[in-house]
Amino acid sequence: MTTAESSRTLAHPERDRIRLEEVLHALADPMRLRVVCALDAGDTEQSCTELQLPVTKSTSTHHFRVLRESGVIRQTYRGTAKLNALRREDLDLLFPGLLDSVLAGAARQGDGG
Amino acid sequence: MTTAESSRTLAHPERDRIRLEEVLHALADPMRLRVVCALDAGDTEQSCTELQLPVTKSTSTHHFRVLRESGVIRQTYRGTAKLNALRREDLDLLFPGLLDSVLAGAARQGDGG
DNA sequence: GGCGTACTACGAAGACTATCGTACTGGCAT
DNA sequence: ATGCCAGTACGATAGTCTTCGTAGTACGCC
Repeated sequence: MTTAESSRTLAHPERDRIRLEEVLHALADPMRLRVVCALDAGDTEQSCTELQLPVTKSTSTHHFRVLRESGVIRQTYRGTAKLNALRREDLDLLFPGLLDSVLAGAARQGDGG
Repeated sequence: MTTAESSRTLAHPERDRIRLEEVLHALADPMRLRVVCALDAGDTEQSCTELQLPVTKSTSTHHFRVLRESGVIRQTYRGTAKLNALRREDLDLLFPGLLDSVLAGAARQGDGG
């Protein structure tokens, strides 16, 4: 059966309010960079547990929150799960080439996961 | 008279040892982002005082050190002054497009100084 | 040599960060 | 209803970061 989207909503910054410094800070953490790479590599939205971070659940929650509040990812509830997606369109519009160069650099370094 | 380069040397990371996370972290600070923008805008190498940061000298030293140790800038002594230059060639080779997108994003936001 | 300038070193205060554990909530399935 | 699963909230802790002030070093100039 198709699980409907929950009524719970999460605060996301508008595109205009996404700040470069916050995006860079969000991407500067190895754990979060890993998440971003995984989200880019996967073809569909991925839940938090699906990403298999080597930290506890609460730490995981913290990192996803930082990514969401900085405008890097968009999170939506579906049932008990929370799906994560890169805000690629917004980021590409605001900072053309940034995400691609970061992803390429991470892959080059072997941060892909 | 032409002031010769000092014998004092400063530790810079080799190109291969420049880490993406450290570069992103270095660029994520507003003060350092401002320095990077100013270095990009100026046509010649600029000394620390020339950049007129709104912080004390010791804080300024700290930020320049972070930028140097992360591989973002190259510093050379000349007399009592220390000249700063972007390591554009190294960065462009390692992370193509990263510096340009960050500089463009900063200019867009008005972080130029 | 003596002075001024440019930057550094060191220590300290305050804020922030990453991480964890425990207790909790919301939703699905039985 | 009961239980389970995914994620949250809160508090604690240990580490890092930004900032400052003061004292010190290196260099050029008089």
